[in-house]
Amino acid sequence: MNRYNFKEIEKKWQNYWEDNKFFKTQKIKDKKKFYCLEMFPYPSGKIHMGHVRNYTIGDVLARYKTLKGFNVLHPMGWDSFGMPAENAARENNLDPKVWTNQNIKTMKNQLKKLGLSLDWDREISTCNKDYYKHQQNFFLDLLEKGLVYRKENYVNWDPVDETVLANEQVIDGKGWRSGAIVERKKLSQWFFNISKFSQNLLDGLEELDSWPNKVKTMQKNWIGKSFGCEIEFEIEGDLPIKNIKCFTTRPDTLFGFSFLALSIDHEVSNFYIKNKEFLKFKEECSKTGTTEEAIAVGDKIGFKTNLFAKNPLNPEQKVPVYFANFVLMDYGFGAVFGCPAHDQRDFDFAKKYELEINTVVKPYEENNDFKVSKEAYPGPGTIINSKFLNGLDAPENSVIETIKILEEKKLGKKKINYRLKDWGVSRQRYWGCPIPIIYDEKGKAIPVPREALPVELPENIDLKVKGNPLDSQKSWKEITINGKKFTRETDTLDTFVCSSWYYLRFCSPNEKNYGFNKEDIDYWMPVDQYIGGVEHAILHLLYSRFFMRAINFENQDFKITEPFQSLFTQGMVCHETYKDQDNNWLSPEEIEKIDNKIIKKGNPNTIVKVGPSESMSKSKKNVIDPEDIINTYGADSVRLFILSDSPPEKDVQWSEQGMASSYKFIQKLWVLNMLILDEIKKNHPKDDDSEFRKETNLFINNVTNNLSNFTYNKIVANIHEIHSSISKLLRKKYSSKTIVENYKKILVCMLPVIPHFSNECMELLKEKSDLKWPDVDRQLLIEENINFVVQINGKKRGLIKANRDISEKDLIGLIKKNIEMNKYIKNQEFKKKIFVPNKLINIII
RNA sequence: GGGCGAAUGGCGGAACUGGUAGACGCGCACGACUCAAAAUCGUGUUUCGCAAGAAGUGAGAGUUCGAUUCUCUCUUCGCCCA
Repeated sequence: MNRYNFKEIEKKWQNYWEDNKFFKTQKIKDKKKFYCLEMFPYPSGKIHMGHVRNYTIGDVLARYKTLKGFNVLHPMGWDSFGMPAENAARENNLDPKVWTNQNIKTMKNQLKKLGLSLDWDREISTCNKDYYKHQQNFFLDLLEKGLVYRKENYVNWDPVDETVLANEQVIDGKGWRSGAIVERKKLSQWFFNISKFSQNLLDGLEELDSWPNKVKTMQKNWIGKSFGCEIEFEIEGDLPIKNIKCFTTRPDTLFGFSFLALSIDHEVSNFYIKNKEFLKFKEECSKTGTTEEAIAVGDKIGFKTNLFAKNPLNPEQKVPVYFANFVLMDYGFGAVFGCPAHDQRDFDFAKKYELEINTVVKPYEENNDFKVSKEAYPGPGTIINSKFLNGLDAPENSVIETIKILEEKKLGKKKINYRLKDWGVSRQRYWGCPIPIIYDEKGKAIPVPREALPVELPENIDLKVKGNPLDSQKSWKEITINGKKFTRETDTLDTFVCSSWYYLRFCSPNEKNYGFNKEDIDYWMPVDQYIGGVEHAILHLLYSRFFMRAINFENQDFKITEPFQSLFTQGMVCHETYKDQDNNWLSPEEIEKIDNKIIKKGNPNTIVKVGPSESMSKSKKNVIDPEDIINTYGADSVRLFILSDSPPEKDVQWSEQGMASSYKFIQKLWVLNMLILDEIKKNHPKDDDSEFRKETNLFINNVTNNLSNFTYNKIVANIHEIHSSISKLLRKKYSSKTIVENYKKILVCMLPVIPHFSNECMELLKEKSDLKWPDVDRQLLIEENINFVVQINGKKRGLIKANRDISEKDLIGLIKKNIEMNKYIKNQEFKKKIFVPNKLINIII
């Protein structure tokens, strides 16, 4: 018997699909659509196991929905702008475009080898001018709608490389490449006004029933709505400042007020720009970095001004005003009032500068003389030492009451604050979408006329220059229109902009005039199922949700606001890690196992330390190359394995043995297939096919349920089960009609997971055409004979077979007749009986 | 520090709405085939016990006839935010 030759057969079907444009999608208005989308990859060079998992999961769904009769859109593209291309190009003296397109070619071939049901005619690449042209157009749309603006903002500046660094490029306060201490620098940048939609984005989460709660919670926290109060503090001192505005969520602790803290970027700092000590302090602050985390972890330091702030509820009280490193200009008004007793940051600060610590909230179980001493008490309780606020429940009642009082006295007003900041989209990089803006000689920003789009990225530029390569590209940067000189905006757009509308482009990939065609959007959108890594839970998904709202803003182009109907976040692919004696990472190829000992290949005396299974990464050398694996075992085996070991939303551990066993299992299925073909030829006469039909029906039911629950790991188990039960059934010799009828259904159910294999078997069965997902026969699922669980005093004592719908009385009769079980009962009286029809009986003695 | 989630054999993991714990796979053991090995096939595999039986889902309590599932407290781990 021939072994299953995956190399030949997989190639055969992949060619068949490609030649016949088998997965080409068309808009068919009277057919129900299903838009299945996986997050498109960054073309980094080769596909990795994470891609294999992501795209296999999506492919199983897409193929299933097609078999269910949906008109399925299942596209793929490339998130092809971004820093890695620029870095790789600089290192290898290449053009980023060349590098990127090479990678795309390689990866596309690799994806094809996986046998994915993708419509490659809709392929898009974001670095292509046919794509970014529309993005520039959208930018101008948003600019017209007032959703884009320019403002000064701080960035991480590397003084050696003269470049702006992303937060993740700052490691311990130093530039990742140069090692120079990163500075804070103010630059004029473009922003998308995402915060305008804060409440709307928050409300929209309520509709997203098919999103993981985890992701919704993360977005909710990111938007960070807080309810509080805006308070105006009266200021006294030697500067012409009358008052300072603060935002606080805890106005009820105003009687615990002991200092006012300002961000170093607060407008008051303008009075100190010549003060040497202040400048020194500012420099000190810049060392702690700009992230919220760095500030929280770092030392709390302050700079005392000569100003004093009056407590609005207690005007006799005047407290010092400080600049402090832990106050962010982005939050509220860049000013907070310090209440050390009930906020740990304020407490640390007060201790350091020996400020008063006045307790104004006591825990419920404490007395009125409760005093905060070792650490702040931020918890709930009763207000004390606060005159007219005393006795209120904190924080719920006390906050509302205090705001009411402040509003009455015109000292403050209720305010809702969001943590979500506007989206800074300017990047000082070459390899991105150019921002379609030019500046006149006075520096006034002017939109590039629409007919002049796209603003194309110049080619053949020198990447080795310091700073932004576009900035030094004079021939591109400087232009003359009607004799007037202009300069181009040299910043490019954040690549998150490219990925926040690509799902729309897939609906109309060839539309020339605009990013999409409204009719296509109305038909295909929203994405019915979006699948990707949880690492994009916040930014990418939030930006996409914003983008839909932004392009729909004021014109209501389409009916829907949420781009992704359902979201599925898959887990990572992990592998054991290995290190040698000197703690150098070893790759799986560098080790071998001999006599239960793991050694370095060819060195029997070495010891290899086996570390925990961690997500595959080049730095830990625990990566497995999908292409090698596909070449060795075939796409179907890989698909089967990547789905088999863990539920898709959890991390999966790559195991060589598991992979090999999936391969062997395909061979076993092939052996069974050959056996089946033989049996069909024999065409045994057999009338009673009920058992065969029942097994098949159960399998269809299980697979269908597991498909809709995303428990794809259990589908693999189902396939193992059906393999084993069919193998046993065949000993009973069935007619060819019975075998063909049932086996055909089984093959269709296996098709989403192992498409090449199933199609090949189907063809051998001469049943290639008319593939339809089989229906479940509900009647057939009902068992006539049931194994009742018999419990005595809640303890399982055995099983007893009885007819369906047997009465409690009859069942007890059966138990009494059964010697094994009757010994537990004897002639004792029953205190109680619990009877669950068709399931169980519990007898209490 | 806060939020969310998880914990089940040697391992990955099953168990639908509270009703047979350990499906399926890996590993392991034994057997068949073989001069032998690999491959393949078969059988077994939660623990203790020869057995009858008992214990058992991170720990402890609770609700219940019955808890992996529900409630509370704790421990550990993971993720996100700080």
